[in-house]
Amino acid sequence: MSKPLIFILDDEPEIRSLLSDVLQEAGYDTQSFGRAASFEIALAQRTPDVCLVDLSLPDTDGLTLVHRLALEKGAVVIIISGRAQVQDRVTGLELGADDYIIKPFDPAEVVARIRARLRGARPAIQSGMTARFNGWTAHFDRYMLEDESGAQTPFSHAESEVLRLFLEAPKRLISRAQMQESLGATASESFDRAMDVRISRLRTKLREDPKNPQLIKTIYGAGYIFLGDVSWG
Amino acid sequence: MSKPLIFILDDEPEIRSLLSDVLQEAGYDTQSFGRAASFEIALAQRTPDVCLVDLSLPDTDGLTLVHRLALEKGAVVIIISGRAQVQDRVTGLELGADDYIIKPFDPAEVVARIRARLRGARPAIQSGMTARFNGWTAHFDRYMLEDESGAQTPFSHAESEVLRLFLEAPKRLISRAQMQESLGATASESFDRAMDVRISRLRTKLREDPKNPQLIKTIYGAGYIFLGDVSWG
DNA sequence: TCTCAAATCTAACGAATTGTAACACCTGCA
DNA sequence: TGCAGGTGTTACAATTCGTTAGATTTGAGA
Repeated sequence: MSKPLIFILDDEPEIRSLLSDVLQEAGYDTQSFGRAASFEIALAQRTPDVCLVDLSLPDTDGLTLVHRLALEKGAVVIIISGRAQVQDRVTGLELGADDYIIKPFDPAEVVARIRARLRGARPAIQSGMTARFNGWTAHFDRYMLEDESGAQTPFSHAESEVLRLFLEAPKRLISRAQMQESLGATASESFDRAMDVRISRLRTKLREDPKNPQLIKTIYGAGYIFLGDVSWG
Repeated sequence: MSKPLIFILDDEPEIRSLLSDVLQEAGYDTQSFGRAASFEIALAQRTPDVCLVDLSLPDTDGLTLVHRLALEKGAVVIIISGRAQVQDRVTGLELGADDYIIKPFDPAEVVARIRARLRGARPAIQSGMTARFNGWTAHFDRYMLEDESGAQTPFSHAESEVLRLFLEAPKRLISRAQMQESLGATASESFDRAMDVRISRLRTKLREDPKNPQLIKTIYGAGYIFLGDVSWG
């Protein structure tokens, strides 16, 4: 469970294997399905980080599937479809898809779009290199964490990457896959552990109670949520 | 909260006014710029939620601009470009753009894609989401259950799912099927048992008398009913 | 009422996930 | 060269949560 997992649902075998090859090349784990039935069975067991879905399926209405996926699972959903009409794209996106790619597609673009999605659309943050949250002030330009009392603690670059990710998306679930993507992960097999360690070190500097962290919450099997009230500037 | 703010940067006046009209129609505030210089000045003052950027600008290298925007501001960046080569799209996305739309574009699709991007920014946890019932206070933002006396008991994510389900539908029968549906719908054969266990653990934390539960009632053969007097806030 | 099968409860186990201390390997610098 | 701090890796501890299995409860029918 270290690389982001991508489910591919398409009835054309050539497309499946093409996508599968390209994505594995790009450092993702993939699992392919030819029909919605088997796709859903697999979904019940694991939640992928991204779903690539073809709409023209023999055994289900693709749009309904996309809607459910986006709503219930929270996975990133990308539609890959031969239907090129603007109306198709609009309804697909309205129903919850995060992107819509038209066949024939270029594999490189698919990879690029997946990366962009995993990186995550960040909410707009104020310009400036400092953020305030729950009594702390993080100075990213100086790599300094400031106490309510003004006491300073330095933090390293690796720690700043994690902290920035949290502060840019407070109160949102951040999956490990997203972190890996955002932190320029080298897709190393054991990067999961490295991330744990980064977070652990960050927690120490934020003086979190190990038994009961207030700011960085772990969601078992899903990721982390940063619970601070953040303001940039 | 006011309307999301969108900055439009394009050197063609017709495109600017077209986008501007459509987006205002769709409920956004917009601000248009014909050249990068004025765009950057405005950026220094306000941070938009979304930037629509044309890459073929007279006075700046668009890609550099996008890179800076994405990196420093964290705004959602959507490139609108006449350059249709796959390579252009890939590098644009790699540099931090969140989407890449090719000219000529359909206004409806632009709106749909903006919506899709902004949708992802919703918080997973509302700040201060708490519910009171029968002397207890459930803090879903902190995963904490609070006693009348103020004593705190943490609860896990899995437990929070069940508890939230109950608190959102108090005094109503909740069938096991409904639960399964709401709790990730892993139609696993033995998921029934897993749910029992979750409820059992929840009961323990709520200090229910096993012989005579006051809050979570089992309806043999039908489901459960939560009997608390719930008030959210 | 009594009996029994189905439904439910829960203690205990174990697989998967996460936390973190300790170590190793860098890099930059005096 | 030696030192200091940063960072990934390893190894092991702790936690979460589904599963199992046996006990207990329920309600329909005898």
